[in-house]
Amino acid sequence: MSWTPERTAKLQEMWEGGSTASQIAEALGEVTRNAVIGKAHRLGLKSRPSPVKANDKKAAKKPVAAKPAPKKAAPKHAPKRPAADTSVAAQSAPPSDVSAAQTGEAGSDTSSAKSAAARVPASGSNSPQPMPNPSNALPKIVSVGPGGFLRQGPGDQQPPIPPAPPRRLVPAKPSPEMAEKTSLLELSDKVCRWPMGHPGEADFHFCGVNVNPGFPYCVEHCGRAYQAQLPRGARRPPPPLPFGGPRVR
DNA sequence: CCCTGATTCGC
DNA sequence: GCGAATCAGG
Repeated sequence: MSWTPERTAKLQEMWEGGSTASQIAEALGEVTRNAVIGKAHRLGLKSRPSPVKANDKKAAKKPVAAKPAPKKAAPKHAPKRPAADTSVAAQSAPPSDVSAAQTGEAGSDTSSAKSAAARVPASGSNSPQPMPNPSNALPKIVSVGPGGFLRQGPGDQQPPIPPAPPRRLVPAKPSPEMAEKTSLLELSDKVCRWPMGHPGEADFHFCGVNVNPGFPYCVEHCGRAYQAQLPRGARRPPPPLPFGGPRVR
């Protein structure tokens, strides 16, 4: 696997977000921790609370790199790597699985609001957003779900990829605009668990609207989660992705 | 031991 | 440019 722009971007994002090289490597898949670190350095993004660098005397530290004295003069690269672990990265999970995917970490407080600063405040989680629905010529199949939600046909939804992609959650960064967003810890059986945004991002949160009784989502998102099935042959191809894939806001 | 990032250097 | 091997601190 090579470093595509997408993978590089994700690496950089996660690196700056405080994820460890191991986490990034696992998230990206098919790369080792070393590869991630190496790439990060080549990208110029280095340095970050590093355990090995806690020792800091301003500039006195003589970099170990200065080992012209070949203490081990012949570290000939011996390709001896079993490379045992071939763990395939997690696949896209249903929204309800988001909680499971992010119980992992809650430690470092790296308040980096710089990247998030330029973001446009997400639209209110409630209030029916007037999504431009391309009234298609195809017969629209709509049925009414148990809670009164309208089942959507395949390809009828706005973002083709609503459920959160596999990502690691970075500690929520407290910010004014996050005050009213429903965080993971605020989830309950009473509120909609539909993820808004992507885990790990500054403004990631959950819908939080009252649920459609008996469902994990509100009525609106039930319509997204439970879709009507088009008859065979009448299937529409999925709507084209904007660009770059799963990143719709 | 485990983990981490940093660095080197053959490819 | 890539990444395994290695180093070094926590």
